[in-house]
Amino acid sequence: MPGNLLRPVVQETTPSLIARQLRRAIGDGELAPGQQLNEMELSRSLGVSRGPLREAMQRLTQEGLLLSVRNRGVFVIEVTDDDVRDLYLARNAVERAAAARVIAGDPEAGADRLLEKVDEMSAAIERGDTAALTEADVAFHELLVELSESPRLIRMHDTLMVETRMCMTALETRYASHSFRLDEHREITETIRAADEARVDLLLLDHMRDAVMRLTTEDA
Amino acid sequence: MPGNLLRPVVQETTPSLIARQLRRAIGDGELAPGQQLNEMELSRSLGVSRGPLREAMQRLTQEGLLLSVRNRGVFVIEVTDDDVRDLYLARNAVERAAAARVIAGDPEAGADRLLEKVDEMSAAIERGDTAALTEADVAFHELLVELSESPRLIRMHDTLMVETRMCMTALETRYASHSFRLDEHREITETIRAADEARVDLLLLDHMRDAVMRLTTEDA
DNA sequence: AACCGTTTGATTGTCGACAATCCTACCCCT
DNA sequence: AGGGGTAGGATTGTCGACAATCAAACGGTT
Repeated sequence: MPGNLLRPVVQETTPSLIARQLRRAIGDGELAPGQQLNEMELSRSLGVSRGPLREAMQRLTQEGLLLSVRNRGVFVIEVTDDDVRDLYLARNAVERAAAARVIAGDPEAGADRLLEKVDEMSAAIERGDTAALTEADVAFHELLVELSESPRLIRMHDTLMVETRMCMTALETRYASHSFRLDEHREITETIRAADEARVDLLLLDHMRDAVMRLTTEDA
Repeated sequence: MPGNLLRPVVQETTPSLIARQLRRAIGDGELAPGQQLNEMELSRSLGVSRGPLREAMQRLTQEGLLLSVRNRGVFVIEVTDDDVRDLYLARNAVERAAAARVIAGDPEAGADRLLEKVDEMSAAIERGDTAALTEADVAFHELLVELSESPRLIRMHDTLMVETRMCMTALETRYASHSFRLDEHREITETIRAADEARVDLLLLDHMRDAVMRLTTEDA
């Protein structure tokens, strides 16, 4: 037997692939909030039948990304200010728990990897590449949760991040000026390295509060 | 206009209804862990075609309750000890955040309503009705998260609770002796009333740790 | 007897078509 | 002109059938 390095063949199902495509399209704003998803049209452009497409859409409906209205179709959700606040409340719950896990595990190794993402952000800022900056920002938080090695936290967080990305894309102009957030990310990373859980909680809360302020018109 | 009490007519989609049925069946153990879901057979007994059923199953797959293997079918997940630990880790993340929201809102009113559930548990114990006790236990935690009024926390928690219920059902014998948990619930409630967030965090963590100990064979 | 290749049965994956429903635009009536 | 009703078009909801794939049983060979 040639080593156990070869992973089991996990043939992904078609609805899974379609769902991922749709998630990306929603996150990138190709499918605008409120827009209806025409099944026939979408299925043609994806090269599949309506069956698998509908199954994929059901997944996104379950995630809360699509809104299904009987006999009318499915629509991309529109995020209100309340939604943004709730979104970041949920993200905070997940990321806080993830950070605690990292601290309980190997905070040094975790901090090193997080620092890579911070460097990416820094490089993006120097290039003036706001798209790359947003990507690195998202990547930082995704990595933080991945480091927790908790399947459920990761799954919940993935869902929330698609919504986050959607908001960032929709309000890119207002969100562009977040160069100073670099310091926040770096401080979070170093506080994780120092295994100071209580302080990480505070920093994450502030971090999220800032984002909400930037993404909402009125503040509550 | 005869008052705005009449809620908008929200006709639920068929896959939604089927998904709920399946969730209940999984939570109650009617569909055993590891069991394959035969599409033709299930669709017949549900009185629908395979299409809507497949759409419903995709939802549960997204929730992590079903495991889909291409060209082989979908199976009810089997929860390992690691899964139980991860499940309660995720639940703790959500319920902790929910408790914080309740404290930030109206802790008095919240505690009153939670106390009702504690009383239900107490009554169930006196009757020796373990099934009702489990139900009240679950209802307590569901109410706690509902009181947060956070759609996303509620949605994530619902998913986690189906898994929890599944575990409780599968290991009912081992889980039956949780009469002493009554005090834990009551203490959590009163600490919420006192708005002592830090202490609620600790109590919830202990509460979850106890449950994990009871639901797993080996401890890590 | 053990092993490999083949066949068979069953199940899933996909598709196209029909029925039900809804929105829009038009027409008629007041 | 405004309002209500109706016909038309389009989209979704549902179903049945065919193709693709897999697991297990069978048979042949060494």
